[in-house]
Amino acid sequence: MVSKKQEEILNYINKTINTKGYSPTVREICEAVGLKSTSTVQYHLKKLINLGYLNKSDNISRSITSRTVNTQFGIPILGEISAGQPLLAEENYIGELPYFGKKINTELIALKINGDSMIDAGLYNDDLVVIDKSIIPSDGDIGAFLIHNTEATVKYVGTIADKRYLIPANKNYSNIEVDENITQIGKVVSLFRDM
Amino acid sequence: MVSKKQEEILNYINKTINTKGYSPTVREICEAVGLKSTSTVQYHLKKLINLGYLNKSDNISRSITSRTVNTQFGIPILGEISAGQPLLAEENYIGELPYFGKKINTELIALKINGDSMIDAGLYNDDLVVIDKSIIPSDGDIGAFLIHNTEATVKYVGTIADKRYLIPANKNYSNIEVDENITQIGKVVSLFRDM
DNA sequence: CATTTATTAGAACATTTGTGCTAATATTAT
DNA sequence: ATAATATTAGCACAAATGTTCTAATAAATG
Repeated sequence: MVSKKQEEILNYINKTINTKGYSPTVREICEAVGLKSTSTVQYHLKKLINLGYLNKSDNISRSITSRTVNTQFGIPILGEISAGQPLLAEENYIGELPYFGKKINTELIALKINGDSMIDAGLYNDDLVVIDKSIIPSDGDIGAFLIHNTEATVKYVGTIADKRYLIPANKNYSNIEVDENITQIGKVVSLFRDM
Repeated sequence: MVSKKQEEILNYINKTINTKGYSPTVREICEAVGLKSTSTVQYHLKKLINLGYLNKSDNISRSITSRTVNTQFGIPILGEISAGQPLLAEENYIGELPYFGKKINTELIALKINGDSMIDAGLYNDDLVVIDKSIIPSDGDIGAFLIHNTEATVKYVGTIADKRYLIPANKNYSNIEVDENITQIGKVVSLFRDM
């Protein structure tokens, strides 16, 4: 799908944005990847944009932005989940976690840990956990779940006697059997704590 | 030091970089902040650059980068501290933590937690803690210290009977009295964990 | 082999954009 | 008030830059 030349162009754009802080011009790309015509670069740029790797504003210099380089973006932080609302509805949204990484192929949301049910796993009250919705948590992973479509919770996932459970990391809490009231959100991939 | 107009310009630049992903042109700034001459903007830009708020490449369009907007930069991750070497020497450097925030007035380094001496504070083995060298940890804070100039450690700071101690968050470890062998690095300001 | 499709080049054009210079007008300090 | 400093405007120029059109060449396909 992406030709050798296009990959080269992509890499050069990413490198430039990373090191200089702004995107290269068509002519700079031209020279960097060994092409002799700006229109050839335009040709490749158009392709890369269509494939979703790049963005660009018309007639605006150095306006290429990359979705494959580590870039800043905000992960929506969800607070109280409102019943019936889709997860990312306004009602649930309490802020944005400034994040830094690749954008393509990830569906990230953040939840603020509420309570101490996972304290023995080092997840503290008010910690922010980042959840990748595109990863299904396996046994032993920490996953995020929606209970009765109204309450989000973060727990270990495990199988006991052929049944799946949400397992807290705190002896004061009990395992929760996974049934039709529990919807899976995704896997907890990282943790952020401000002190 | 920074005039009203300059602050307005700074904010507009930051906003533009954040929302569009690239910096505005002199003329765009001109219009946005209600000035009628591009040279006036140049005048203010020069000041903001001299004050360290902005960077810019000569004769290159949209090349303004901001040091006051949340931007990407790498925090050096220090591993084993080599005796005698300055903290940030090559020898100690094991990588970079991609970070996202304001650059001005911060001196950040990252340490990888080694061991479980702070486990009851939720700092786990292999967690990365970010340390702000410009903040002196107070009692109750978690600070980073250098012991005998060769080993970095992260502990609570506390005063017991008028003496200062480094206090682990794990009953299997003992307090360490602060003496001339212990150098202060800074305050632990945030924590990252990848799962 | 004939026919698409992908890639490249060249050149010309219209804007966009940074810069420099001069002068006018506020604002502040002496 | 007078002088120094800060801020603004206007204009013109040169360079940087995105775009478009046509045509040539290479690669892939049936």
